[in-house]
Amino acid sequence: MKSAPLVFIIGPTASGKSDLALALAERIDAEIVSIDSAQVYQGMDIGTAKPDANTRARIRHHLIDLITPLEAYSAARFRADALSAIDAIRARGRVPLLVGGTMLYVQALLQGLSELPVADATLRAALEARAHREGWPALHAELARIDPATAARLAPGDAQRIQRALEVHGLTGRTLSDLQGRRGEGDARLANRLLIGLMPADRAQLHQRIGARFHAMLDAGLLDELRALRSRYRLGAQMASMRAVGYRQAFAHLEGTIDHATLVAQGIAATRQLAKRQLTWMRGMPQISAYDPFASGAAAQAIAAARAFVDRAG
RNA sequence: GGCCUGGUAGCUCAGUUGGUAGAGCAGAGGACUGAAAAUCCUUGUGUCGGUGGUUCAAUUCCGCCCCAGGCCA
Repeated sequence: MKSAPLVFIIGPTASGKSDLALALAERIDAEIVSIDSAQVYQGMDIGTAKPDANTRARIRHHLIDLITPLEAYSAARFRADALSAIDAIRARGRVPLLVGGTMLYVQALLQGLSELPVADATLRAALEARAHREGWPALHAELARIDPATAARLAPGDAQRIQRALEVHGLTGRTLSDLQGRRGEGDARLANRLLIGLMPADRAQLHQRIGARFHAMLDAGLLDELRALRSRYRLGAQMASMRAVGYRQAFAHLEGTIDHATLVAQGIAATRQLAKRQLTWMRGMPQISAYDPFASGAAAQAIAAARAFVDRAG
């Protein structure tokens, strides 16, 4: 018994995921589920290249504008939200089309997550304070006593993961390596899937697009958008929303930390580095159907493959 | 035209009391389980502007030339 089909389009930033997704969505009667950790923020439209109102009126989109920039989202929440969006789309007789570049979320969906406690702001703040006094290597040393296996795979400077491992232990009394031992499974609802990956062969061309797009975002009013957000919310540089590529640099510029030229240079560089990390994830993913978005005819091929896949399954 | 200061890794620069050189950034590769557009790890051979000279040896000292700034004419 084969489950209903669903299609993924994943790729690095600026690789043309959205255009391909829209073209495909109209041909297979799909609704789009965004796999994007930044598009979940309300009001952060320009810098996240969020689909505009027209586009969203044409094709229904999910998992966009879920929270304010003061809040935090998570891979686990994404997994739950995505699964329920998939159910809802299927109930309408449509095909779920999952599109985005947050590869941890893709991973969380396809491979599942272990049973772990949710983040605890109080405990995190306490660990943060300790790290401020003693340094992360000291907390890494402590982790080595509690959970040698996890400490061994983490670098002494990997603040975020050391903090998480200590948090999990503090919350449950059990080690992260113990709890992670058994990973959840990919959901049966996702079994019949096509994973389209946009992987540019020519990095220079991707870099060129990234640079052009960042300039276009500034021209479109990225700084004004952030000014408005800052007057509406008490935003801090340490918040997850303000660590997003582009917003982080724009925030620093509005704070007066960096000049405009530096904002441009660092914003573009950060975007390129993001794309690189996304590609690293993708290289390690099994069963990915790779297309070079800059090769002529690639989009048409991908669409044809997706249509054939959906027809066969349906 | 004269004087001064520079010309070293893609960029910004450090350095070698003469034994062919190193940081930051960028770039590249990798890791990745409730912050992930995050967090972290690894990775630096480049006619040391050109050309003559001194020297066992010159990127380093000397001469000339070229280039970029600045000052004076």
